[in-house]
Amino acid sequence: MSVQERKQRERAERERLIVATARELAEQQGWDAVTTRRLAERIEYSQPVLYSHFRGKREIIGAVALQGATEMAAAVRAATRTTDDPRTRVTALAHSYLDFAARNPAVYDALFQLDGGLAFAQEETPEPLKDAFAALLETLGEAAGDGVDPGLFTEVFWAALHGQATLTRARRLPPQDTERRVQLLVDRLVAL
Amino acid sequence: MSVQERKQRERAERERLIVATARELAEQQGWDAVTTRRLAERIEYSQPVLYSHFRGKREIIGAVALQGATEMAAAVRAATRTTDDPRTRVTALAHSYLDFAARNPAVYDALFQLDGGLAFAQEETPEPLKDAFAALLETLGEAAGDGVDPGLFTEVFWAALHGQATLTRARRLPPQDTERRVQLLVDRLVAL
DNA sequence: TCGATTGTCTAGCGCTGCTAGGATCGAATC
DNA sequence: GATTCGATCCTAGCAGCGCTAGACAATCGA
Repeated sequence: MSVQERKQRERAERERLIVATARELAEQQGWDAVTTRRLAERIEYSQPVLYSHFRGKREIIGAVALQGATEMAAAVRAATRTTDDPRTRVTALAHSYLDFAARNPAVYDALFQLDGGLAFAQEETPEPLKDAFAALLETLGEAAGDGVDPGLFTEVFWAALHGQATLTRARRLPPQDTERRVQLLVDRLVAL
Repeated sequence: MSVQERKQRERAERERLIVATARELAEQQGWDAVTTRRLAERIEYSQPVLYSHFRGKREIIGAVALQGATEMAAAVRAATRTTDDPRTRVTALAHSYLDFAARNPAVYDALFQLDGGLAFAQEETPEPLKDAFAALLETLGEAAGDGVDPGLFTEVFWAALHGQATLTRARRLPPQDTERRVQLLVDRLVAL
């Protein structure tokens, strides 16, 4: 049995290597540079090996997205744990979210821009994605105000952050006013 | 002279045809389906002809984006012209914006997701893009409230709409609650 | 009518994601 | 210890991509 186990371990290890390498390459040179050939070369295996782990490039993107969702949830929770005041917590959440998006653009794209073949906002949505939304909900739900569905409020706030994150990175918004934009957003959206 | 003029006319006409065909194809089957080969076939010219009008695919996307910006500005202005009440105007703007994004997904992508080689939020930004932002500013500026920079407020509101538009279309947000989300956004963001 | 210019096409380059089929290697069996 | 057999991996190749060089034909000015 131990031989099979070793093989399984090695296989799992190689899969981690593929995902980590894809992510690294994407962060360094963008997702366009993540071709199956380059990826195969970097992990020092031939191209078809990738297809024994993933159905295709799309699934590799999806794997990076799941990894990113877990990290983002952790980042948001860590940032909001430092205080009890709802407004301060929301501000911290907003900053940590935009910070994550800015620091991990490729991962952020895998999560919310690219097609990773993942289901969102559904029953069959993978756990890490659900949990990332839950992390937002934990803090934003408190700020919804009376008579407003916490889930709906979270969606609105999240979308507002997402818009700022993507438009800033796509150079559609000037980057220097981020702080003021976040402040305005929090001031207005958080229930008094 | 009239021969040259005719040729110029025909050339301009063909350029319009290229842009219109690219847009049509993108709306029908997505931008991935807009390949230079397919596009050339549809306009009944060979592939290199495209490159005598545009530097490459990117510039074609940019041309579609500019066309879209003009239309979007017109749509927003038309929607906000019907009333004088600031809050009602903002609601109308939000709906017309999201409606445009939903009805012209490929054009919206060309504008705000894809790389069309256009400059944004800069001096050399093409006029249609500046004017589209101006159209938003005309209505949203009124709702900024005292002491808040109208431009900044417009950016925040626009980003919030953009987030909802893209996340909804990327199936990250459930589509059915759009109306409630818009209402919540307007209620909170518009200065009292 | 002739040479130059302009316009268009065919053919091809290097790249992409993906896969079929053969070689190799290691584990299990005799 | 030799042999079979299955898993594993690679080479080679497909169709399609954006883009371009060079040949060719049509049109223009002299």
